[in-house]
Amino acid sequence: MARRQAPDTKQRILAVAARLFGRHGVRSVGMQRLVDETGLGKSLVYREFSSKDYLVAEWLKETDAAWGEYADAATRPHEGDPARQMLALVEFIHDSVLADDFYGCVFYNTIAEFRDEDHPGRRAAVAHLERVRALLAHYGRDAGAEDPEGLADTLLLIIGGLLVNGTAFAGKGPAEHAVPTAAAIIRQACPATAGSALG
Amino acid sequence: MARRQAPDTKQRILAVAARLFGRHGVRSVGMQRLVDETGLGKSLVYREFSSKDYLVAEWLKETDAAWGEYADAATRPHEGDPARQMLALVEFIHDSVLADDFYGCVFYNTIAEFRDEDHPGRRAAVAHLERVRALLAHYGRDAGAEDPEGLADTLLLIIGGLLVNGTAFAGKGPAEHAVPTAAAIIRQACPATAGSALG
DNA sequence: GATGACGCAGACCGATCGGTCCACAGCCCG
DNA sequence: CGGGCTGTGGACCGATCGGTCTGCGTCATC
Repeated sequence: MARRQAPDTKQRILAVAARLFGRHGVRSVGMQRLVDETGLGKSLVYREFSSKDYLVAEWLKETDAAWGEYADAATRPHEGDPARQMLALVEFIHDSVLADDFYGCVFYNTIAEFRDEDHPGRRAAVAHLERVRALLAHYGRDAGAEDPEGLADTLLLIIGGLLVNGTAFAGKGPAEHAVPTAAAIIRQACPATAGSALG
Repeated sequence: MARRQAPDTKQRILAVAARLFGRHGVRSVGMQRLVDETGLGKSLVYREFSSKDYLVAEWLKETDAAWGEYADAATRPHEGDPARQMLALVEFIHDSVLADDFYGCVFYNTIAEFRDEDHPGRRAAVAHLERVRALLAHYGRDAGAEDPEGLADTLLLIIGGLLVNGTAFAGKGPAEHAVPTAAAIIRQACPATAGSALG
């Protein structure tokens, strides 16, 4: 062994962390189990990440980055129609809720698991939510909403409800109403959505 | 000591559990700490509750019962106006989010902490959500909604979003839009709400 | 007052927690 | 080819986990 350092070590650890933390939650996965599933040694994990808390934070930051790319891909087809792009975000989240590897939103889950405001993981989770809010407000502004911030907040309400009820009810029930409800809200908030294909 | 059994033992334990689990989450509170704060011995706690998991479940069942009473009190003033009663439920939840001892909805939080479908605590939490859904659907039916189940699901969407974003954003932002949004949804779903005082 | 039964506080259990450290394996350089 | 150096897996650490069990203190009874 000891090949000279493997450059993808950090990514490997993050991939295992994503799978285990996402499926079982952070607190119920011990570092020993995580280390075992990477096939690496503990010392290596602790050299890449100073503590479990910071591993959680980096996992969430990476997930946030990946989310940004998916969100980009989901909204790109509707370039130039910001009202439709907002709805595309909700649709994209709805799709992820229906995926069979969905075990709850990692950001909301982490906030539920770590109550200390200063926890690095919780901070990263809150930062993600603020990013989503800013993105929605941006689209809302472009769509000519009278109150883009308020529209973003209202859509975040829907999105949060979609994610947490999606877990509790296994995708049935409340989750099914998220997209239509969001469409109605967007339609009502943006005076000039006549040209938008909001369904 | 050993007075001959104190009859309020169970309630005392549940009160401590409610405070600690509600504030810090279940997994981060050890039984030792809980026992210490009751002032009782461990054996007594384990005689009243067979395990931590079942203590969690009973705590949630009791919280569900208390919630039912609060909900009753919140809706009673609007007896005979079911549309307004639905909104009163949302208002009541919104108020609880703003309370300074709000640290997130214990039901959604517990679902986030325990992923195993068979966990007694998770079961109790899901049962509570289903109860809320049924209550909303009941009011929706009385209010003459065309699709009371769908209306209940949509309102649960709002309520879930209100609760989880209330935690993440400390009551600011999304939470502020829950009541108006719910009012609009109720108004639109119930054809004959002309007589209701939905604000 | 002595005695038996009961109820309970807390010592104790093995397992596991997050985190540290050591001993060895493989590489590079002389 | 040998000696140091580096990177690493896994043994190990004290603390704490959920849960058990025992020894003592306090009653009711005679």
